[in-house]
Amino acid sequence: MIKVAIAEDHQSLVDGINLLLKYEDDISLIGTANDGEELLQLVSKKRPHIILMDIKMPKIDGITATKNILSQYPNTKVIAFSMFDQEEAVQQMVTAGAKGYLLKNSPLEEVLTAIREVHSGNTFFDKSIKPEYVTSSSGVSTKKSILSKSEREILTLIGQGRTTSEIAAIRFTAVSTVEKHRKNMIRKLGLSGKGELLRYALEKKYDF
Amino acid sequence: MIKVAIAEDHQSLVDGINLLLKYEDDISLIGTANDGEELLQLVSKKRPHIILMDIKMPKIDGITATKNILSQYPNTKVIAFSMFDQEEAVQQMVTAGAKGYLLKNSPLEEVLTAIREVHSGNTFFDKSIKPEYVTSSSGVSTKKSILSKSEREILTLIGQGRTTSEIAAIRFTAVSTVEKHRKNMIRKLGLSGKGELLRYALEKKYDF
DNA sequence: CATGACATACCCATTATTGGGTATTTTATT
DNA sequence: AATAAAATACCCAATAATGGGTATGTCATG
Repeated sequence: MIKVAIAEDHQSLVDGINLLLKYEDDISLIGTANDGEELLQLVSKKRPHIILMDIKMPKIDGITATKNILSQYPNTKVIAFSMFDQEEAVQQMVTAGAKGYLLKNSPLEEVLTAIREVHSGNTFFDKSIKPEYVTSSSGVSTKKSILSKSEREILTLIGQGRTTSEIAAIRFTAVSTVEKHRKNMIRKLGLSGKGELLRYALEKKYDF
Repeated sequence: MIKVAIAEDHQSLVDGINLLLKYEDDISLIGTANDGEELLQLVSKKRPHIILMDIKMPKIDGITATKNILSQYPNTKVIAFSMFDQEEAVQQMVTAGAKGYLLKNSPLEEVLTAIREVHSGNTFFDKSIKPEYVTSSSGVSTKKSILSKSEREILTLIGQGRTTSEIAAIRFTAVSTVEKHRKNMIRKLGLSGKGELLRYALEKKYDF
């Protein structure tokens, strides 16, 4: 019997998956959580074999939750369940230790296949996930992003609508430094001007 | 027998609802669509009584689709099914003619209640929808937003990361005009500076 | 038809941001 | 320890945006 837990903030979807799993007799849904915090408690109480993990969740996001859980219970298998197929999202979940990645656009039956595949030691990624996104061979961080740490940090703040001076204040650095990072990013990414950088930041942000 | 159609880009959720409706014998799911265009075709072929309508969908968003459908088939009843409980989203759907509004965070059983209530001529709004959001008494536009038409248009573009000069080009107006509208919005809304205006635009945007 | 709200467009001085540099210090990686 | 990469911070001239005006034509409503 495969013990499964679901972490997903949309209760309607949880209920749908519940209806699906109810009729499978090798799979038992041992609990559900609507946010990351609930999930951590659920896991330590019920020790599921498999966790279906949404990325965007209140309180603790799916990536952080995955890291936490796997550091305590390394045998747990996490399957990401997300609406985003962006490279960053896939990569970060895989780096965090996820063994599979499902998309909400795909048919629900895929959940069954994924649970069984992952439980038997394999991985399972939705067909529309480009294989090159899954670089990190389950655990070790491999691919370095084009952007540096500070640059990514600033990009995130840009995506939140912060101005250069606000960012400088938040990071306790000079305005000129933030400007420098902006300019470097614009060059690195082949963009032209703040408009494109902002749109890039907004796209990349698969808001947790 | 209540004929129901679903428009929702997350197939997994559609499948879940399907599992739920399968066992209700007064309700029959006559078709599903993953985007607004599919939905329009589906409606003209199958003439559902009730449509469960996601707001955020590819090609044609739920608000536009609702308006289109109701102008052709005024007896159709639309129930919004969204992850957003923001005032604007509710208001626009109600103005477009929706008879109910469900949230994806709520239990799936609510879908059954909503379908039956709306089919019998009532309205159905999720408990967490503040009643004051549902001003427009099903059809007539009541509440005037603080912002004018051009201002809302420009705010949307700002939320997409467009710069003032890009917006001027898109709207075929002078840069100074767009600047004027920006300044007026900043004043009207009691904001200070472009950063706050951008964040306001990003918040308001429950991205279709 | 007058009034008010809106959209359009400009003026001005000030500030923010760009795009091009250079330079110094920290932090990895060899 | 040597090198490379990243982060810090500044210079400059040019452009974009702000915050404060004024002005004109349109459109709707009373």
